Amino acid sequence: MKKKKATIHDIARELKIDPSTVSRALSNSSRVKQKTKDLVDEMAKKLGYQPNIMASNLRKNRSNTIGVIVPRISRHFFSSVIEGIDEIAYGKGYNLVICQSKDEIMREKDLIKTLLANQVDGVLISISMETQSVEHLIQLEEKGIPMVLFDRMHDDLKSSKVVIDDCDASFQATKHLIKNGAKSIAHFAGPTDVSIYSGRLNGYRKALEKYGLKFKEELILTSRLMDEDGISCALELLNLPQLPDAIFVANDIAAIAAMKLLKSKGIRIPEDVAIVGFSNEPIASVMEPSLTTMDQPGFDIGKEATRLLIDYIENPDHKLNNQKVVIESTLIVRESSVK
Amino acid sequence: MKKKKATIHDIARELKIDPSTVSRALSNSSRVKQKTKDLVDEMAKKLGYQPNIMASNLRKNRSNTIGVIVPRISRHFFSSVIEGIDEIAYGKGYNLVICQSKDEIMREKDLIKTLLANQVDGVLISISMETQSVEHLIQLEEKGIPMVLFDRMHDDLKSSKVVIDDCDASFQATKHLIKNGAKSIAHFAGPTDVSIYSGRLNGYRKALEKYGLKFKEELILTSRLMDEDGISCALELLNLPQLPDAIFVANDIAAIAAMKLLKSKGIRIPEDVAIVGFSNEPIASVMEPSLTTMDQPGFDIGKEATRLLIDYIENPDHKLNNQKVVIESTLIVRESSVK
DNA sequence: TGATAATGTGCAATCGATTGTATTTGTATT
DNA sequence: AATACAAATACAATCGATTGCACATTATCA
Repeated sequence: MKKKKATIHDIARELKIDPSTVSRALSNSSRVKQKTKDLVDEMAKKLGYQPNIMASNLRKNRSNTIGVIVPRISRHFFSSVIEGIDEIAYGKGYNLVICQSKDEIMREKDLIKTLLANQVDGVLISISMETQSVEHLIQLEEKGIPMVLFDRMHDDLKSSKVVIDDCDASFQATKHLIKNGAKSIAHFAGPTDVSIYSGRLNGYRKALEKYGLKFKEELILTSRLMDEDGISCALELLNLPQLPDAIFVANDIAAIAAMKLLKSKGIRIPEDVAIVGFSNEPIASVMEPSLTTMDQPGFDIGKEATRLLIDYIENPDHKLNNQKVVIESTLIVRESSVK
Repeated sequence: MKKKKATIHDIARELKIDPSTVSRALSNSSRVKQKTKDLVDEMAKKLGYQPNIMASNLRKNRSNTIGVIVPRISRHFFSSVIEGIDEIAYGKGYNLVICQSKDEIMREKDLIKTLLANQVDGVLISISMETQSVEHLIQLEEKGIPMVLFDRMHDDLKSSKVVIDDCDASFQATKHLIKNGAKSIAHFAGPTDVSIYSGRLNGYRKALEKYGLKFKEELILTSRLMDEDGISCALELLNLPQLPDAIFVANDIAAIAAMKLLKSKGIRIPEDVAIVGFSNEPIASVMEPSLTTMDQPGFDIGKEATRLLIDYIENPDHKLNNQKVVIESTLIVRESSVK
């Protein structure tokens, strides 16, 4: 039933002119006279012509497509980043190929290959938690493919980066707990080989120092910060001789899981234990008590990263491929931390 | 700095053989002898060869790409659908081009055009709330482009559909409220020209009838079910001479907004007003009280829709392009509805 | 050894659009 | 009316991979 689509050759044949003229007419070249353009436009409409972008891209040796790799699409933070990306990319006429690494390094490598084969014009990526060696990304850089990293990154990579200042944000969060009377603050940390988590650990540490609290190794619990990790870390805390009076958790997911567990054990929040999370997931505001957390403005991060990338794609000579943009992030004070 | 990528011609030249042989070798054709294949593979690796999929696709007249259109990527339901889509598509070697209509009909039309120009092999779409005429989609069908609709749909379209049984689900939800003692149940409805919302209204109605409650026009409040709509609908309820003792809301977003407002006015949930939502957004479980809601298994819907689509893409002769798959959805009973 | 059948490679056209160069058509100038 | 010059269009190669068909090489058997 499928009629083959019309091509510029069909238009050309109908009008008894050359395909090249049709091509120029459609792209509104000054080398074609208005009358011909009108005829071509009319015939194009009549035949239901749709340009074949693949052919055009092949010839022009570009794809007009941006590859996006995130750990998980359904994580709220990442889906807001994607919305930000879409906002800019759509406006500039780029298509998006979106993939998820599921935090698996093998998959990430595979995706890079696919994106390469698809000739994407550039890549936006938040690297997976498992990623330690970034060989595959360095190769991308060496092939001269524009790339911008956001959120999670790696120092071996020279590409532009869009981040929030994790260290400073954590400093603020910890300071907030201290100002609200915390004397003994635990920290649920993420894998410390992931830049954002080492940054967060650092900020926590700095705040302790600055305000004269002792850093205690046993109050640092490291995990992958999933639901179940929040629970098990909270359980570990309960086993300590002395329960700390505050926790700074490196993401909301684990913070919420921990909060639920502690509540179920009869521990009051924030009275017994104050809690601050990180990311401002939508659930944070509806919890009871609502969760104090660092806002991580995904939408803005996505927009900024895309701006940088497209700028670099369109001006490859620019020396812009080596920027680090820090997006402001703010502490959202809610009930879980204020006694 | 960018070295031009290697092509099969480069490999051919190095080995002094014909590009066509290289092509066959790489695709492991039986017409090429093993020794040649080995040489080609080796040289391909040496030159860092990556196939140019655009060229291949142009020749083969397919794109190996599926276009996905959802209203909003960051809505949890849709991002889980996308995960389901990805799950299947990635396994079968398809790429995804994901776009959001933002519930705007103009944008939806525009996206369809772009997808067409990109020669997608098929389209997965949940149509926008604004969409009343589906001309643009009928055109797609007429061009013979495989399409599968999910969640939101339209009767004028003949393509396969993957849905939950909104009517039955709402019937269950309403029945649940009645069984828990509700005598007067309000319904926050979505735009009734959107199939899912008319279905939900219907199920609500049927349950009332079946269990002998009167259907009252003034208890039906129609809106777009955003945050602010939940609030304004709840306010409207408060203006009624008699507050209903239960509300069935056609989505969780509005349900939660309404719940917050009612709580702030001192109304107890579920004692004074029982509430049931729809969608099982992640926040529903962490609310206090937690929200009873219909689960809408996005992940499964995405998987099923993609299976159908790919099946149809790969066997266009099949008469499978006219199916309606109903995915089971279950009521998740939580605190907001049980007195 | 010569004829016949497999098996392995090369040639050339093709997918649809773009673009540098050549050619035709049209207009202006003297 | 002839020449010059500009405007409009045609020709042909190209992007990189695929594929039907022809050709060449090797193997097989009488």
